[in-house]
Amino acid sequence: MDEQALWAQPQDQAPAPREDDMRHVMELLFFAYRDFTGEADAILADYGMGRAHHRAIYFIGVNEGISVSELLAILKITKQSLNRVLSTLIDEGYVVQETDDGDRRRRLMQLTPKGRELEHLLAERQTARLSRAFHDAGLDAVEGFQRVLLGMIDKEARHRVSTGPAPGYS
Amino acid sequence: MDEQALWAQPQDQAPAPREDDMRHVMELLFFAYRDFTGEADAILADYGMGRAHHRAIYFIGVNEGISVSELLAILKITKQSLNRVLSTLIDEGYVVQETDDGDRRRRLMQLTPKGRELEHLLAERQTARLSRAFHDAGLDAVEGFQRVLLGMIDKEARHRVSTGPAPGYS
DNA sequence: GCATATAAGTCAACAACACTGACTTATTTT
DNA sequence: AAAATAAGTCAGTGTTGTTGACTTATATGC
Repeated sequence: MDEQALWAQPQDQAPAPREDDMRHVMELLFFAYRDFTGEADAILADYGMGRAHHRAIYFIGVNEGISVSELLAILKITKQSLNRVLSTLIDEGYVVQETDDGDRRRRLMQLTPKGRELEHLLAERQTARLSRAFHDAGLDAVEGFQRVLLGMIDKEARHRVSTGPAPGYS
Repeated sequence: MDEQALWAQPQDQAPAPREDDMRHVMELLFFAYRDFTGEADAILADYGMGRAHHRAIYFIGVNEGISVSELLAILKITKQSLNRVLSTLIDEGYVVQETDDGDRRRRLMQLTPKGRELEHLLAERQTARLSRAFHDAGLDAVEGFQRVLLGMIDKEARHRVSTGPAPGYS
């Protein structure tokens, strides 16, 4: 981690992030995130769904058997907002709920094959975009990319990120 | 740029990005972007504004004298959506319009001192979050972060990013 | 100069997605 | 038996996006 040392070194022309650099990064973030989500949004529109449906599908897919309140905690939205989305996903057969045997108040959720199919379709496009960006930027850049993203997340929320930072890359 | 060579090298256990790694990155993106915007959103709520107002203020601030249609091209939203936001910004004295002398159809926009003040307040918080993340991740990570973000942006839209990738860092 | 194109603004209607607050129904815990 | 929790529901609201049509002013091409 000698990058930290470099950063902290109070030397001549120290690389303290200047205001304009920060603005530049904010723009990159805005455009990158918009284009990243835009592709999936376009597909979802064909299904009469939106980004909220995607998020629900995604997090149910990564956390098989997740309960409603756990999903609420991840998404940080209200019960009402989630319910609207969840109802249509269940009605149209993308998600199934099953009463938890241990605690019969809880409804554990899973993707149906149909749901998994849609999740894959969406992930495919976004993965393609990421792969391209990773390839162009280089392996080192990808590691840095993930480190910065993690640092941007509220400390209390970092544990919510599923797997660790790709230990299998080497 | 030998990272590219590394990435492309078809060696044993080639670091081709696996599906789970990609999902991990998508989660990082989701949480990072949400927390990044959340801070500004909270401030904006006190002013009775939303993220759309912030974006308008931001891009008018970075592009002094921008015209309405140029702003529309950057934001990629409809005239109607922008106008709602723009009207309140003008009515409440955050933005001023001035007829272009060269082409009197165009309205060139600027932030008022009040607008610049709000822009700074918002940028301050987000800059603080980024600085923290940059510090924790290290200088090299920051460079990679920016390279990946740029690669994620639609090719046709990359020229819209204001300044180049921080040439003054060294 | 007149037709056409462009820049900006406006109206009406609509949809997605978030919010609040209150309230019900099961079920579990104390 | 009382209190807490998990889930679901209802009614109302606000922001931000959409479409399509239309007006006004100005510029440009022929």
